[in-house]
Amino acid sequence: MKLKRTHTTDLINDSLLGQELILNGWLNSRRDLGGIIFIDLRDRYGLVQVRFADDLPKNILEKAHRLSAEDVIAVKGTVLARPEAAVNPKISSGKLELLASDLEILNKAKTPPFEISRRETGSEDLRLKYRYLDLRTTEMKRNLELRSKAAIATRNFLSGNRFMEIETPFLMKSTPEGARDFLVPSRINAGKFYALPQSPQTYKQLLMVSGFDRYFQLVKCFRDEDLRADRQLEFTQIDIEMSFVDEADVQELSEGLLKHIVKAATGKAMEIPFPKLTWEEAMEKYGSDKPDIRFDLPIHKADDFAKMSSFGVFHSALESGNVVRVLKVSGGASFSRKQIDEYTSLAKINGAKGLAWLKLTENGGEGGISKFVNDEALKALIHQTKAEPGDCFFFIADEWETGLTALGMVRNALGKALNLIPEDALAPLWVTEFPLLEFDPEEQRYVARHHPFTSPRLDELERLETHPAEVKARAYDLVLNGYEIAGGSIRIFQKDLQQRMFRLLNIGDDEARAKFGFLLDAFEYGAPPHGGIAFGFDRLVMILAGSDSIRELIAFPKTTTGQSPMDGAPDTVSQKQLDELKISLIREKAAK
RNA sequence: GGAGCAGUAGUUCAACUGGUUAGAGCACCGGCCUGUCACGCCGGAAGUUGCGGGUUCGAGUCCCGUCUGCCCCGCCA
Repeated sequence: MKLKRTHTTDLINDSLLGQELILNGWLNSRRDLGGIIFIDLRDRYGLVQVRFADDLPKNILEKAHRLSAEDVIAVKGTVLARPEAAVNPKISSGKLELLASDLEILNKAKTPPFEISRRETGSEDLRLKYRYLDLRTTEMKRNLELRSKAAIATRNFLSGNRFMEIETPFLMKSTPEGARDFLVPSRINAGKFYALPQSPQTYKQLLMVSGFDRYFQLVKCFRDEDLRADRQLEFTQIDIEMSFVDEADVQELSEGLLKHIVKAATGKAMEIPFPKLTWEEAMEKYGSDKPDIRFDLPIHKADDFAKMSSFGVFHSALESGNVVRVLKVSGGASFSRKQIDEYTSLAKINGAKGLAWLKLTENGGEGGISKFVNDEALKALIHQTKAEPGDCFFFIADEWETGLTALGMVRNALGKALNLIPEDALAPLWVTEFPLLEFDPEEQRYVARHHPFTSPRLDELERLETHPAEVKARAYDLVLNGYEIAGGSIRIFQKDLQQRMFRLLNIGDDEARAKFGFLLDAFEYGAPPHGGIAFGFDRLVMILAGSDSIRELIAFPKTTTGQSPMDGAPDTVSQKQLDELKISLIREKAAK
């Protein structure tokens, strides 16, 4: 190329007036008026309008006429002020333009399948197939820039707080518990497999044993589970571990980190410390272990009300030890039957047996279960929830966690539908005192709610075997706008306690030794007390970008079936590759 | 594993209750145009209605299967 760039578009400003310079970039758009041609040249940094006047040499004008979208070009020209009437306030260089003196077409482009300057002209499906074009859009550039800023802010903050960034292996041993592993066959050790890490959990604990008392890593994690708008097969964590700390230390550090990232990436200020709720409080008040506290709309206890009513469902629920809870929806009396049905079905999808309702009018209760509710009961409910005519009530009568979870989902849907969520708000909170264990009815055993290395609360240690379901963990989640963006815990660092934990999880001593022997051994050589946290980095930047899909913050994401429409992954491999790995495929057809 | 929605021109969408030659915007191609910036005006080309099967005189439309995309439940220590 003979016209090598001297400037990027963001540098074009008044100080360059009259100066001749060269820009390289893509043809964003062309407006050919016949005797005069305008083009917008785009590079990573922005747009600049270039004008081709009719006194240019013929060969240059012909080239300019021939330009089409996304051609890669080099333009030499002089920076001029635009006439007053021709100023474009929509772009930052809108008061200026480049009067072209030379043009080089570095590479012609085919017509793109969608317009780069108007991203909505392509569906997500199409944009993923041509992701390298999608990444040219302002939206994706902005998202990846925000992500980059957040990553750099993370490193700056943690490095400034004496954390060391240490890499851990991607090829590791498959371990039980948790998500399904991605397996990688070992050629050199035929028949054996590595697993990709679900997180560097054990490695970072071993680094604590090694004495690296403040470790972090921006690290890819892999989980072979079904995808969602906020979940990918591979995702990035800010993984942090610290020695000689308790919960407060990790939380304080995390608050500082989040505040720093938010400031660097968005310019917004965050107030610290963040509010805290115990898991039980969060469930009771918001029906979620990751409540969205950007809006009010609390859940109320309605057991007493249920007793006063004559609604059979409520009474039988209470008799079998279940609970009755209610949401008061301001203005909800205007809901149509169809709308109410939709909330009912939402509650059912999320496990509730149903959703009882009742509208409050000037004349008292109406519709739904109103005929089972006497004046006295209604009055008490109105008093308790500060309800007014025009409101409506949604009730669940169910097992505590199931019912509250379902009502929490209804609450979230209402928050959205009623526009209760302030835009641009950032509402963080800590959720603490999670139960250590959770009974898995499928496997008929307890599983760790967080992970098996999480320390139980020390004042409950003696109840570990006798009342395992009631013991709380030294775990904490950081929630932002209804998303879990980080989770961590103070870890077990003593061999005995770790072995007790494995036994509780029905992992036999032999299995524990086979799977986690290296960790148990390490604990015998002077393991310091330690704890940490891991941030879901993609999810965090998704929230900061105001997006509701994690794919918007990942350069090359997978679709919900785990495929990459661009490169066609996953794909079959050659027989030769399989032979080398000593792998033979089972034919699926016979199954059906 | 389950539920819902969608798949029609390069693209974004339309096409009534099954009925004429499947339409429109944008993009594209050709022409005109000296201050446009979603430039404008005139003209043109453009279709395996995701794929396979079925019902019917007749299927984009109905039925069955299948694939893909999105959203959700399960799952995600």
